[in-house]
Amino acid sequence: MGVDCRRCPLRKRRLFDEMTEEELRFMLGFKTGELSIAAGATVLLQGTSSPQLFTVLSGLGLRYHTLENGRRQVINILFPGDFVGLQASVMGELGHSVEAVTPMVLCAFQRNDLWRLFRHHPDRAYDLTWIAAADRQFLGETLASLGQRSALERVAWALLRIYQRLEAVGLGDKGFAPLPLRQQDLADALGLSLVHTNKTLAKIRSRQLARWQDGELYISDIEALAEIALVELEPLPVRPLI
Amino acid sequence: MGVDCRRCPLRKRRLFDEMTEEELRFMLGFKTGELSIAAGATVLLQGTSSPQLFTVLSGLGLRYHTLENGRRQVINILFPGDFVGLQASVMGELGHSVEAVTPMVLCAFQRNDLWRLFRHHPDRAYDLTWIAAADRQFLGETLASLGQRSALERVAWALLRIYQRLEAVGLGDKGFAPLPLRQQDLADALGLSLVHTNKTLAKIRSRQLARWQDGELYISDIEALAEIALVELEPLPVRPLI
DNA sequence: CGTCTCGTTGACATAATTCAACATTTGTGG
DNA sequence: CCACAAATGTTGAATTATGTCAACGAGACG
Repeated sequence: MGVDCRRCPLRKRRLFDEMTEEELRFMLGFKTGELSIAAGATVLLQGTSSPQLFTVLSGLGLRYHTLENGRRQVINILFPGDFVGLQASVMGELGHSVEAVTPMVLCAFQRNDLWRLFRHHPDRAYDLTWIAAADRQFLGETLASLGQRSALERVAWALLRIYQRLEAVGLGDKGFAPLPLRQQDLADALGLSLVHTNKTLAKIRSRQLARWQDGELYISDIEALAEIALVELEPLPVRPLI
Repeated sequence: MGVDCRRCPLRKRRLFDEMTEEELRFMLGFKTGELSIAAGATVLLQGTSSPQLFTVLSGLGLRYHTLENGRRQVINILFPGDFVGLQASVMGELGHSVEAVTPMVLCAFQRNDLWRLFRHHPDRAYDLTWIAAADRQFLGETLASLGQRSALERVAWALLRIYQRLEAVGLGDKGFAPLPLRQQDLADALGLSLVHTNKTLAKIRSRQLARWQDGELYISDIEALAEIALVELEPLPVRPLI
């Protein structure tokens, strides 16, 4: 049934906490399957409930909220190590959809086992809460981007954060990282029109700060980018992996 | 030391789950104090850590994120029943500040006891996670507001959600609810300028949908408001209270 | 009475959207 | 193998939503 947790390639990444032997044993039992899904396919659908929880093992996804008039807001990009579906499990109904942008592999867990986790593995439950809190923190920053940053600042911010995250899971190095999204996806994440996103990317390219072409992102001047983005340049906090 | 959990006025509100006797007993021990704070005072400061967790007992607050250039984004309004400070406790550093808009009373808990909660009260830990997930869900919707809704849609959405929440905790009735914020606060929450927020409020007022004057909000046509806001009009989900 | 803070309104500036056209690539069916 | 359609990225021009500046009124308060 796919990757054994003991051999999980993610665990070694510096983004993640070490796992104790005991935790590892528990995860082995907690993981009940693996979901491989094609690019473009929907993993979870807004308004539905799901009996499954997932951790992204590989590939990129999008979490987005759809309005009644059809417009969509990308809430965040899902990277390897991200945990998905807690809302549906805990609250019953999902407030967003999740879609694969590249082929994805996700570790699957049973919603019913979640209670077992809370009951018998308080440390893992705590980690789950940690993740939820971290997520919320990031959403707060994203909110500040949409509400207070100009288009240039927003795009700079997004490229920076995306690179940081890719790099932290071992997908990026020396400023290079694969980023197989469409400009439309980024536009929907930043609340900008496609055209304006494109022009803003062109501006960042012409200033030699970063470029993003043919699915590859290259950051050439990360300090300047961080300055435009109005963020401190510091390593991402280490987080638990579930 | 202030209100006894057994007599907590919030518990009876329809927004919240029932509590078992056993949960109640635990909460009595979990609550270690009460914080009364003046309007305008800061409860938690971005970038710091805090040994305390809080549940808002009464009053209104703002949670906001400050950018390096001083602009601020209000992340959400804190209503009675909201839980504050999980991030600081769980992650170490806080990504936002919390400020009282009116005089507030908050029930205080010890960060150290949080672990005890996870260890011995998995049901309460689960509730905590429920709250974090619900919060995230709401932030996703807020993100969609800032990213995809026009100024008119945003203001309509905000007034609607604010009223719903006030009403659900017993502060609003028949379309009326107290809302002692400044227009600037709403503007900062919606990512709009003060002037434009004001003009948009005037438009909503002239269309007889809602008005907000002298700290009182009155919704006169909630269906029309919901239509503009692009949301389904449905009751807020019942949530656990901590 | 003067000085704040807050809400209100008009005039003007500008950032971002919309519309439109075109280039490139990719896949597809004839 | 070619012709063609469907995505995606790119660019210019016109339009519009929103922001900025400025002034004023009303109330709170020392």
